[in-house]
Formats: sequence, C-alpha cells, structure tokens
Amino acid sequence: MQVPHITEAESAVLDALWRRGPLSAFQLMAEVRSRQAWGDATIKTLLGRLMRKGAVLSERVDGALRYRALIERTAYLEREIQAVVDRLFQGDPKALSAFLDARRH
Amino acid sequence: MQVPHITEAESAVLDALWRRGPLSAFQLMAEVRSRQAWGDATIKTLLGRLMRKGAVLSERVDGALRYRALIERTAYLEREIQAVVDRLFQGDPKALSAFLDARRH
DNA sequence: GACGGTAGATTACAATTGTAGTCTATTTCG
DNA sequence: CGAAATAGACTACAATTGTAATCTACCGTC
Repeated sequence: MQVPHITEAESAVLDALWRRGPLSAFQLMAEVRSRQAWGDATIKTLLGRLMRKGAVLSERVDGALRYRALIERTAYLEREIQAVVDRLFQGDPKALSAFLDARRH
Repeated sequence: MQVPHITEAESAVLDALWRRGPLSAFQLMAEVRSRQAWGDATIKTLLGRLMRKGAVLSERVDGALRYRALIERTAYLEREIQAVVDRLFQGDPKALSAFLDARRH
C-alpha cells in the first residue's frame, strides 16, 4: 500500500506536520491542539498509529527528537479525492468538477 | 438533521433508488446486487436503518409495496462534498476545484 | 378462514475508529 | 551516578459500521 489508510483523526495530526514541517513532540501537541480539543494521550495514540503505519517517523536531529510526515499531503489528497469521486461520481472527476461549478451559490 | 448521516453501505442502497426511482423489494434487491455482492439479509438491514433514519420509506401503491428515497441525491452529494471540502481544504471549495484542475493527468 | 410468504424488528458479532489511561525503558539533567 | 522526564508500547472501552441470521406479525391467496 503506497499510502496507508489514514483515519480522519489521524489526518489531523498529519495535518499539523504538513502545515509546519517536522516538529518536536511539544510543538506537535500545541499545533494539533490549536485545532482539536484532544488530550495528549489521544494525540500520542494517533501518533503511535501513524508511526506503526509508516506515515510518520520520529528522528533525532542533533540531540532533539522530532516527528516528520512520511507521506505527502498531495498523495493523501489524491487518494481521498479519488475515493470520493469513485463513490459519488462513478470515478468520473469531471462530474465532481461540474457539480462544484454548478453549485456556486 | 436535514440530511441524516448515511454510511457508505447505506448509500449503495439509496443509490439504487436514485438510479431507478421507487422500486419493489424484489427490484431493489436486484438493483443493489448489480453492484454489491451482499446477501439479502444485509440489504434488508441497510434498508431498515435507512427507514429508521427517515431516508427511505415503504409505501403501498395500489396493493404493491415499494420503497422510495426521501432524501435527494443532490442534497446528499452536497453534504458529502462539503464535508470533504471542510476536512481537506479548510472549507474552501475553490481549493478543491483548483486541485482537480491541477490534477488532469 | 387457514396457510404461506414476506416486511420489518430484533439480535449478533467482528473490525474499525475515537478517545484515553498506564507502564516501562531510555534519555537527559543535575 | 541517581533522579526525573518522557517516548513509545500496551491496554481499555464505547460507538459506529459492515455483514448477516432469526423471529414475528401481517397480507394476500386459495
């Protein structure tokens, strides 16, 4: 699996790394918490699952530990949107574009 | 809740009704099965959940029982796409359009 | 009116997800 | 070196979802 399945809660953690780049545990907690009202145990669980899936790694850069996203936001978006297009528009991305255009209200 | 939450499996049942309009139980089973390898117990469960949610109703039209979708496909798409836009593009539909345009490959 | 079919309700159950607490080994600081 | 912090593993647990079987009451037919 190129891009492992990322749940919605997990994506909020990844999103912090996509927005800010590699972060220390402390920074990551703060960044996630800027959008989600989660306890740190929860964020740690999500981080653990992401690491197990190979979506995030922790690395030690001269002494300091930091977390880095291993999958790209674009690849993630690609997969998510493809799934939506498949599910709602029988795989035709133009149908989604058309829906969005028709929608402007 | 205007549009109740419809799970992916449920949406496959609704989709049969959206494609074909009101259907008898028999027709509905056949239509769903044309795309999903589900037993009829499964389809009945999904139908039951949809009825409980008010997304589908059964009505008796001169003797014959049939099922009819109570929520519109467009409303469903609207909500699903809004959710995706919120989740992946911070609520900006133009960002999704741009992504789709940039993507043409 | 009895009987067979079936619609809808009820129950079942495992996997996934969201949300979190606890424990342990390792690192770091004094 | 000893103590404190903490990263990551492990455990927990309820809600949701996917997938299904069973039961019961009603409907239509003979």
